Amino acid sequence: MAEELNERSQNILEAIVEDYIASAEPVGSRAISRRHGFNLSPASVRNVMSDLEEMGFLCSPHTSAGRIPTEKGYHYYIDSLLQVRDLSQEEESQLRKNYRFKGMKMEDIMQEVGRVMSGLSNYTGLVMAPKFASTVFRQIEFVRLSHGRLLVIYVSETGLVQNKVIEVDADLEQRDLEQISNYLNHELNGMSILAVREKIARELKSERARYDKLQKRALRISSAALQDEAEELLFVSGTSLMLEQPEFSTPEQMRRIIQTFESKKILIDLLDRSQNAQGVQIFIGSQNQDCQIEGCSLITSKFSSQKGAVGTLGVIGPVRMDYSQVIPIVDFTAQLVSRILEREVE
Amino acid sequence: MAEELNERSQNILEAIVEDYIASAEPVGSRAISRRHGFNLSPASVRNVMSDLEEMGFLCSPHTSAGRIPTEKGYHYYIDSLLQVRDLSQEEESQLRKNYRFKGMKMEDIMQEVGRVMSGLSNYTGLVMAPKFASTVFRQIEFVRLSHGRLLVIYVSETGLVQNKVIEVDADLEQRDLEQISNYLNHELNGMSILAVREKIARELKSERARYDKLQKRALRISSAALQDEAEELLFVSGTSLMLEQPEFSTPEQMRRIIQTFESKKILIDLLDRSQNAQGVQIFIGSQNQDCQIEGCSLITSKFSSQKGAVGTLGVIGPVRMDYSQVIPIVDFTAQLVSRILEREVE
DNA sequence: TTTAGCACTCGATCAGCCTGAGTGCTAACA
DNA sequence: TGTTAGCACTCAGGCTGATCGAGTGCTAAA
Repeated sequence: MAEELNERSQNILEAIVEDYIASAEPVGSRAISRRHGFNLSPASVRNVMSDLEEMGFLCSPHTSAGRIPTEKGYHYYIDSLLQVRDLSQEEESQLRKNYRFKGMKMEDIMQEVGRVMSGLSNYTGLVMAPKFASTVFRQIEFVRLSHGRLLVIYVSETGLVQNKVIEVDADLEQRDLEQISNYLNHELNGMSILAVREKIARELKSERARYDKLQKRALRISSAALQDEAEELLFVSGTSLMLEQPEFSTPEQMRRIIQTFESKKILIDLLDRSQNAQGVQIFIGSQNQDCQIEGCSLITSKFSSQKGAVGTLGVIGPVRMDYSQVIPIVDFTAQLVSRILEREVE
Repeated sequence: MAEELNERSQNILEAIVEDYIASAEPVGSRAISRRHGFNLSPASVRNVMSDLEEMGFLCSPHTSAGRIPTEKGYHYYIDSLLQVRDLSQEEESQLRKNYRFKGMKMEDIMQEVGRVMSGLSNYTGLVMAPKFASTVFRQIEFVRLSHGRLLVIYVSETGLVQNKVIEVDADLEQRDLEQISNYLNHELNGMSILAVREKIARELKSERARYDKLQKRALRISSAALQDEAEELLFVSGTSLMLEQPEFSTPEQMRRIIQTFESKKILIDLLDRSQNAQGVQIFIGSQNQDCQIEGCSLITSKFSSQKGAVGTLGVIGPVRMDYSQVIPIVDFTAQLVSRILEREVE
């Protein structure tokens, strides 16, 4: 990948990638010469293109068509040629204006963030909410639903709310439940869920649990309530925009895309992968091994609060995607959401 | 619509509708004569078909194709010819087996119900949860999120849980909030949301609110908390099954379908319409005025608890839908969900 | 009243042709 | 030595016409 290109080759590669992004049509030597000039005749451009094809940056779908970038070509373009402009003041404020988070709860915010990203980029927006297990305990409340059935309301430090129904053997009055929640809220406040789980397991075995009935009950219930469900919250916005892309215009491809988006599993796996790295990540085409999303590129960034809740958001579109437009959008949005998570705690 | 058909015509119409439902191809006289016999030659069948076309039950896409049912044809078929078999014991128990509702909260149940209906029918499942305003108050709890921001947890009599964030001017401690929720839970228990709203409005104007600080605060907050958001909860399952149908196999149609399903608005309107009638309702083709879902039929039924929460569920598919299969599924599922709502209160 | 027969219609399929866009190569040019 | 004009070549896409087959409508005979 350490190949060097001279300036002319770079210019032409850049022009081809950009033209192709704009038109989705193979780009010919003539068009380059005409539209971009470089003071080169089509024939000269052809020579350069031939070299670029030789080196694997371009390929042609058939003899008499123009050239299109290979994945290697996209990589080179993104790594070496693309300058990602920051959003201008104006753009930023316009982006900000799109959001109305006042009085929204976590889920709504995630949904809205996806919608706005999708709307601005004209591709499909993805937002994966922080996983339950990555959150920090703030508060737990119980509501008795019926004999032995409890509704658990868990609120994390960042304001993520999770409801869950659990079944308990004893029938508890609301007053018992209040006692229990008071106890838990006092004991567990500010701990990470992982630490909470450890603590519960430890204390359940301890001496004290034997005679302290309240504590024992509380531990039992909270153990059930805070069990991981591995439930992933993924919000997908603008699915239909994917179907507008000419590369997914055949019925089979449309079906494949919709099926993939519907099951969510594959998308979640993809987003999971980018939780480790910092900043904006770009997955181009076959880097996403999964053949289900062949021809797609993914631009993601994780967002997080100091306290540890970590989620991922991003945009998915065809490999022929307007990277220069999408990258700053994803970047900015991730920062914005992180800030929102912070402010929630205040 | 009060037209009478003799038995032979009925038989042939029925055969055509069923063959067309099975194959999605225009049905010819030859095929009818061969597959269904009736001891009639193709020529005789042709004569009958010609009459049926004259009367508007059939039409042919072009001269040398077979016939397909018109909407009028479907109506006649459903009203007069179709006998909806009840589910057999076995089928019912198999259907029941598909559901695992233990420990699921309302939203999950709705989602699951849609999934199972879709899976059994091979069409797209729709479930619209009971509207907030149609529920009966059981319990409200508050969680302080940050300065002036409260999380409201509302639980209806049927176990519908709704979270909402509200902003209040005063900064309230958790202890104040408990006082308030105790007060509200005591005062409002068992009332319909509509009645609750009236009561709040009335009492806010009353004498007592002037000097009872707690009450005033409670009323103010609950007023904000129980405001209608007109938020419709619609669950769509098996979108991609729609794309498998040959009638929606062109890119344009696929896009239209996906866009329609994505925005949800149109579907919600459709489901809303069937909330008034009892039992299973069938909307065929252009009965759904909306041209967005041209070529679709909808089979719905509302479900409800004694206490008043009302939702709607159904299946949407092409007009050429297997009505005899789908109708009992929708019927049974609606009853099942109604029973689940009842049991929730116990 | 039913049916066999026949002419007719029309979509679908396929081969053949043409066109235009684009390439690669070569030779001439600066 | 790098650039360019010219030319032969390739190939997808669009158009055309022939053929095929499924199905109809009509008529006349059973």
